[in-house]
This record gives sequence, C-alpha cells and structure tokens, in this order.
Amino acid sequence: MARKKPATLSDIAATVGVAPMTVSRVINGSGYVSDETREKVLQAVKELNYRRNGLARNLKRQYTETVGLVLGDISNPYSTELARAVRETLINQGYSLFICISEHSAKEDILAFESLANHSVDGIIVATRSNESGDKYLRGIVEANIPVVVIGRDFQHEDVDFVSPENLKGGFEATQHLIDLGHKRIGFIGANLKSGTGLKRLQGYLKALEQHNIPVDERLVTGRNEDISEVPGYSTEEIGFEGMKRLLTLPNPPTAIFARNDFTAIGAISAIKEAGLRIPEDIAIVGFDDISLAVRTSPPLTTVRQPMRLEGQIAAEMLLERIESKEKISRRERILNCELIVRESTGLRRR
Amino acid sequence: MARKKPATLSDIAATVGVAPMTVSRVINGSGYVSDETREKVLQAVKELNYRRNGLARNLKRQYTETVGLVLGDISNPYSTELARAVRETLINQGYSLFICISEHSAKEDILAFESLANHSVDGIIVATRSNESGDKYLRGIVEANIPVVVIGRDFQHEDVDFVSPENLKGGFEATQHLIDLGHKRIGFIGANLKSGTGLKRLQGYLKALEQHNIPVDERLVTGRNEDISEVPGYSTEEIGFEGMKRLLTLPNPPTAIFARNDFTAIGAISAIKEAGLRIPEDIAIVGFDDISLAVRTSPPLTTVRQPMRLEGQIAAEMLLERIESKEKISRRERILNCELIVRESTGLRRR
DNA sequence: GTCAATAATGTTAACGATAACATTTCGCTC
DNA sequence: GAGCGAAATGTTATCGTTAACATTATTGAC
Repeated sequence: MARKKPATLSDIAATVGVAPMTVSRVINGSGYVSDETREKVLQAVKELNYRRNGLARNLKRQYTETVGLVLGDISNPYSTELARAVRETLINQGYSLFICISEHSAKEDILAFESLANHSVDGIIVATRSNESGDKYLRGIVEANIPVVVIGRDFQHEDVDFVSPENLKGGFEATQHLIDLGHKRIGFIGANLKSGTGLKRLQGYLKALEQHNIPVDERLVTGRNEDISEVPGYSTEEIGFEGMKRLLTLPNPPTAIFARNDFTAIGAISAIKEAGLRIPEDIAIVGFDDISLAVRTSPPLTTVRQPMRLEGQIAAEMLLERIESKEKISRRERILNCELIVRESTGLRRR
Repeated sequence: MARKKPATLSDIAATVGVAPMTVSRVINGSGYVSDETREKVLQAVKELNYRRNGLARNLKRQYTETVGLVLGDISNPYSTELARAVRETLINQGYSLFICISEHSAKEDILAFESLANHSVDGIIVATRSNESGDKYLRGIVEANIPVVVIGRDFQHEDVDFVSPENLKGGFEATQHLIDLGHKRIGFIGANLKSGTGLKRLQGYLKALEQHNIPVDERLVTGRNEDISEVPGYSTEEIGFEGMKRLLTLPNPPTAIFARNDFTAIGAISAIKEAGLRIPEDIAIVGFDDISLAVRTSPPLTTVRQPMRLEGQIAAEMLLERIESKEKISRRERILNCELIVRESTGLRRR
C-alpha cells in the first residue's frame, strides 16, 4: 500500500508554529501549556490524524508499560482463565498485555520470548510447559534483567518467581478419593510413565497408589508419547478419548480413571459411553482443573479445582512488583491450594 | 529491581574496538565482515549478554514484522482456532503475532487497538464483535494507514478486508434442518430479538421460519440482554443453560433448539438432561461452529461447521498482502462456506 | 606496477519522542 | 516599579539502531 508517512510531533509543531516539545506536553498532559496553544495543537492533531509513535517514545523512556504472557495450549480454558486474570490485574495498573502462543515446540517458545524481548516488554509471564532449549533461552532473558514469573512449570532461578497450583497434592487427593471409594484398578490418562516424569499430577497418582499398597500397573497409565525435552506435552479430549479406548481393550480394564485434566476427562467420558458403559457405575472418573464445562458433562464431573484466576492474578502482581521495585527481589514461590470437587462422575462407594 | 543497563551495540563496539556499524553487520549478517572480526564480536556479544533493542531497530527500520490480533471471547474454541491459524500463517512469513483480549466493553477494544498501534505493529486483525466507539477508534487506525482485516464482524471501510463464515446461510440451514425434521416450535438461544439485530445467525433462523410460514414466537428467542452498541455480546454454556431452563418453563416449550454456538448448545443440553428430557426424542438441538467437543457430547451434536482455521489463514494472508503491497488494495470480502454436520442430537424425522 | 573490483571497515545522519535544562513572559506583592 | 515566582515556551542532547554514503585495504588481471 502506498502508505503516506504518518504525522510526527514535529509536523504538528510546524503547522501550529510551536516547538515539538510544546506539542509533546499537550499530548502527554504534562507541564504548562496555555489553553490557546493547547486548542490549536489538539486541532492540528485531529486534522493530521496524529498518533504518537510508541517506538520512539518507549525508546526514549526506557520502558513500555507492557507485559508479555506466553501460553502453551491456548485452547485450554485453564490458559484462557489465566490470561483473563493476568490481563485484568495488569490493566488496573495501567499496563497492557500481549499474549504469545507457543504450542508445539521449544522453537516456538523461543520465538515467543524473542518477539516479546524485541518489543522491550517490561516483564514476561511464562505458562508453557518447560523444555530444554526454551528454558535455556529464557535464562538468557532473565540474565538480561527482564523480570520473569513462571506459572505451573519448572524453572529454577534466583530471580524468577514461581506460582503453581498444588498439582502433586491435587493428583494425590483425586486418586485417594477413588481409592476411598473402593477402586483398586485406577487408570491415569494424559501421560505415560516414561515421558511424564516431570508431571506432578502423575506423581500424585503414583504416590497415592503407593501409600495404599496398590501396585502400579503400567498398562493403566496412558497418554501420547512425546519427547518432553523438546515437545511440550498437553492433553486434549482427543487424547482422553483414545486413551480410554485403549484402556477398555485391556483384558482387565480399570474401574476408575484419573484424567490429567478436564478435557481429557471429557474425551474419556465420551469413550466410556460409546462402549455402552455407565458412569460412575461401571467406571468412575475424576478430572483436574474444574473448568466451567465440568458441571455440564453428564454426569457432572468430579474434579480437582485449581484457582486459575488467582494464579494469574498473583503472577501478575509479582511481576509488577519486580518491574517497579528498585531493589533486587529474591525468588518467591507461591503454591496454591487445590480443592477436590466431588460430583456425580465418581458416585458412591463401591460395594 | 536495580537493573543494570543492558549492553548496546556501541558497548560491544567499544570492547572489540570496532565501529558500531560493524557490530550491526555481524548481528544482522549483512554486508562484509572478516571472520576474525565476526568471531571477536560474537564473543563480546556472548560475554555482555547483548540483545538488540527492538525499539530502536524498529524505529529506524519503520516496520516491526509484527501483527496484532484482537480477540473478543478468548475462551471460545473458535477464537483459539482462529488464533492458531493466524499465527501459523504469519510465522511462516517471518512475522510474529501479539494477541490482545477485549472481552467486556468497547473501552477494552480501544485499549487493545491503542497498545497495538503504540507498538507499531505492521497490521491488525480484528475478531471482536463490533460496537460503536470501538469501531470509531478503529476507523482512526485505518485512516492512519495501518492495514486492518476484520473477521466475522461488521466493519465497512474501503481499505479494510473482510472475512466471515456464512453465518446467515448457516443459521438458515440449521433451522431448516429442524423444520425438515418436522419441528414447528423451534427455540433460539444466545441472543434476544431486540439486541440481536445484527446477529446473522439469528437472522438466518428468522428467515427460515418465515420461508416455511412458521410465525415467530418471541418467547422462544432468548439470550442475555446487552446493549450491543457498547457491550459486545458473546454466548457461553452458562447462557445456554439459563436460556434452556427459561424455555422449559414455558407453557408450551419448544421441541427443537438452535443454539447460537456449540458452547451455548452444550449448556442447553445440560439443562435438558437435568429436566429429565431426552435428546433428540423430546428436544432436538443444533449448535454452530463444530468445535472439537461437538463429537464428545452425548448425544453427539448436530452443528454448523465453520472453517475456523481457513478464516484465520485467509485473514492473515490478506493482511500480509496489504502490509507488503506497494499499491492501494480495495476492500475484499471473503464469505466462507459453512456445512451442516448432522449428528445424533437432532435424530430422525418426527412422526 | 597500474587499475579496478571486491572486501572490510568507518562516519554521519537520521528514526520520533522526551528529559533536562534554559529562556521569556506575565501577574502580583510590597 | 523592583523583584519574584509561576506560567509558557524553547533548546539541546539522547534513547539504540541502521541506511546511505564514505574510506581504506586487499586481491588479481594484464
């Protein structure tokens, strides 16, 4: 497009017949300007359709009042709730938020970090799953003194704050709930034993089994196989559906399922129904997250509620503190309570 | 945080003992640099943890290779699929994407436009629902020669491209499908007759009724009441649930429902089940969008599939053309086919 | 050994805004 | 009407980078 150059401060200044600085004062509402001059300047601003150049402004001011949020799985309501909460908190403080998606690979993580750093955001909140090369790049960013807060993912660094739900305890309680109901063959859908090492929810599941002396049957733990060091792993209703189907073909299928998240649970529910089995009579199921859909499944889903909004809010607050603090702040860790929400998908105690 | 100043090109230049321009050449891989110098520069870059300042760079270059996407309802899979497709298309062309959310009000629309313009993005894709003051601001942006493409929302401007699913036809076909099955009392959930004037899906519904000489019963059209000029309206499973409950209290409730989108449909399904009614025997239901969850509801949801990824891709391509074209491009409109996907939630023909 | 092309580097002047300092004008007090 | 502070405006330098235009080696052809 033959784009004509946008008007600059000096253009305005020239047409009005004042110094650029005076125009700047009008635009920013700072310093003294006579009403008469202000009027004339505003007039010219309108006529020339002037918009101030943020690049130049931010370059000079050395800050942008903008924060970046890097999300992994954007289609997960967890991410979206997080984003909402982060945004609300930031907006209230006059900051704006740019969201970047990194869904498939470490390479995309790096791209996201890069473009945010490139635009000189004042700080970054990272809510992707960790992976080697992405983390390495992130480390560089932190060492360049850009404030960073991570949510629900590993990242050890003295200058980086950490917010997370109690995934391990949540996974433990979900599994324990099933055990309490009398289940012995409990499946886990959403990761497998090999690649899911870092997954706290899976660890919680294993811990609960162990504590109740239920041997781990590795055929009951299923999920898509990924190289976690390079491909961050998420879990969808597809994975839940496929995983459940697989479990149902076992000679001795599980009587209960702990799904890594609610979407996975929804997929599993669909597979269970397709097989003509009843929930919870034939198979009980617990999810994780308590997304708003969880009350709308049939039967309504027992799940572990994580305080998504709170996580976002706290992360944003911590980041703002880092941005605005003159002093060095040491790493803070906030592990937030999760709560088991019992609905009908787990039903009553088994005879 | 006592942030020490990040290293600049000149810092590198000083330590290596060359001119800043030489360092710039190394960083950008442009022009001639001897291997020896390159080595030394790269060494210094590493040691000082140099990152180039994008603000300065972009200010000088007058473009940022960045595109902004403004989303309304971020929790809708429609938005997220869109975002994914947009992002993929852009990344392939070396652009990066910043997403802004504007969920509640025209004010937030404006904030989003403002921060994107502030960061001098090369172009903006807008996928919020339209509203007066937001549109007015957007008009200013367009007139400042920033390329803009809108998706699925009204915005008339000679310099703005428009991509949209065939909402009207989709709504028409969904309703017609129900009529073909023998339904006469068909409810619409997701908007009401007053505030939903601009909603093509509702118009399609009305048109189908009219064409089959079924009188419109305004009690059968329900949704949250919003002032559409200032508060963009979306529709969630909450709204579907509430709306369905309301319809069920009518003396003569509908035998079929057309829900404005799949989420609304899911909420409605939940309400129908809670009332002890069967789908599709007692009430048939059609959604819109064909989100991935639609096959996972029970029964699987009949819905109108809109090509979300294609919309995103086309919008991104159009925007890139605008950004890179030297010539003026006249408004282009792409209306994309929707497809009725019949699943079990509408069932067989009524006797 | 001359000349021209290529390679390697340097210099200058922006990009558009603003912080910091400088100057001028005005109103008011005593 | 001298003196002073507030009000109104202007000047200068700079943020960090790079495009555009020098300048200075270096190489090789003849």
